Amino acid sequence: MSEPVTNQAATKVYIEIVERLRDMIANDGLGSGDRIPSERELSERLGYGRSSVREALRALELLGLIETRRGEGTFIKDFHEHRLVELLGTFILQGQKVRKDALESKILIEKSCIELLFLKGREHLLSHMLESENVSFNEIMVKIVEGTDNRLLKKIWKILSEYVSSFHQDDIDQNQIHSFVQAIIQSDQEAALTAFDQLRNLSK
Amino acid sequence: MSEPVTNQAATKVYIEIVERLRDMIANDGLGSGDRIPSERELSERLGYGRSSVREALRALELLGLIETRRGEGTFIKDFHEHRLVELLGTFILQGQKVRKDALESKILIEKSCIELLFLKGREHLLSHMLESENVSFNEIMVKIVEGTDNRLLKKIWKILSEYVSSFHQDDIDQNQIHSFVQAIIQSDQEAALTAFDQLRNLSK
DNA sequence: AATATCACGTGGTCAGACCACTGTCTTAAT
DNA sequence: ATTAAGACAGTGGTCTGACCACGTGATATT
Repeated sequence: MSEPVTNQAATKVYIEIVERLRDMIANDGLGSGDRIPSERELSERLGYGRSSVREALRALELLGLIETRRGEGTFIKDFHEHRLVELLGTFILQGQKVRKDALESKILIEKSCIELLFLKGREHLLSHMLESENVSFNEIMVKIVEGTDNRLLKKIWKILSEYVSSFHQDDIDQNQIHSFVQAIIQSDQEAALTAFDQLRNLSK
Repeated sequence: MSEPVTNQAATKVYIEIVERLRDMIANDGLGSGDRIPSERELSERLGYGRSSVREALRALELLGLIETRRGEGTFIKDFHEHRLVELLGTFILQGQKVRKDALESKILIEKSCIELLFLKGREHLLSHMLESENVSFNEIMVKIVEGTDNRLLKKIWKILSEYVSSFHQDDIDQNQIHSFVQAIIQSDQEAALTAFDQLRNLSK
C-alpha cells in the first residue's frame, strides 16, 4: 500500500509561479519599470512549462501588476496603478443593492475623511484652494481626501467614487457647499460636519 | 501598398475572453455556484484556442471570481469572497506607513458604521447580544458592522480587520467597552460615539 | 439490491510549432 | 566614413495535440 503519491499538487503550478515571482521581485528589489525574465527563461529556471508560466503572468497582468510588450518583454508596473477598480466594478458591483451600498459607503468615508482632516489639524492646507470660486464639490472632496494623508483611504474613496459616478450624479445646492467651505476655512469642525450632513441628507 | 493589415489585435485574446465571460454571466443571469461551460467547449464556442481560454480563466480564478474543480468543472464563486485584497496585500501592502493607514482606516470605518447603525435605527437589533457578558470588543464590532446592512462596508471592514490583526492587537479598557455598550443599549448615539472616540483615542 | 468496474468528461500540464513585433548587428550603397 | 537596407535573434501571442489525474455516472458483476 505504499502511497501511490499521486501528484496531488496541493497548489497548482501557476499559483506556485505567482508566488515565486513575488519572492523574486521582493528579493531582487525589483520595482516599477524593471524587466523580469522572459517567459521561456522563467519556464526553464522554475522548471515548469511555458504555458503555466503564461497563466501566472496573464493573471498578474489582468491585475495591472505587470505589463507586457510584444517583442520587448515583461515589466513591473507601479503597484499603485493596479486595476482593482475596473475589475471589481465589472464583475462584482452589479445589483441595485450594491449600488446603494457603494453610494452610502462613499459618503460615510467622505465624512470620516473630514473628521480625520480636522483630527490631524490639516484643514488649513485647503484654505487657499477653497477660496477660489470655480471649484466643484467633487474637487473639494478630492482635496479633503488627499489632505488626510492616508493613501489607503484615498484609494478606497477613489474606487468608490469612480464606480458611483457611473450611475449617480451629485446634485448639491450651492449654498450648502458654501456653508461647508466656510466652516472648513474657519477651522470649525462641528459646523463642517453639520453642513456635510445636510448636504448629504444624513441628518435625522 | 494596400495595408498589410497586420493582425494587431488591439485587445489580446485572453482579455477578449474575460469580457465575453462577463457578458455571458450577466446575460444568462449566472450566479454563485453555477457552472460555466468547460474549457474545451468555450474554446469551440468562442473560436479561440484552449490555452487562451485557460489564461482568462486562470486570471479570474486568481481573483477568486471563479473556482475550478478538477474532474468536475468551473464554477462561479460568491463575488463577496473575491481575493483581490489578499493579493494586492501580498504585493503592495508592505511599508510601515501602509500599516498605520490601514489601522486608521479601519477605526474610521468602524465609527462610520456606528453612525450608520443609528441613522438606520437598527441599534436595537444588537441589544440582546450586547447584554450577555462574554463578548469581546471585536465581536461587538462585527455585529455593528453587520447591523449596518451594507455588505460593501462590511467587506471593506473585514479586509482591513484581517490585515490589521496581522500586526496589531487591540488593548481596550473593559470599562470603556462597558460605557460604549450601555450607550448602544440605551440608543444614545451621541454617548456611543463619544465612548468610541475615547476607546480609540480619537478625542482631541 | 448492493457493489465493483470502466468509459467519459473535465481540469492540469507540457512540448512544439508558427506568427508578429522589436532591437541590434551586418552588410551594401552612398 | 556615413548611412540605409536587410538579416537575425529574442520576445510575447496563439494554437494544436498530447498526456495525466480526478470525479461521475452508467454498466456489469455479485
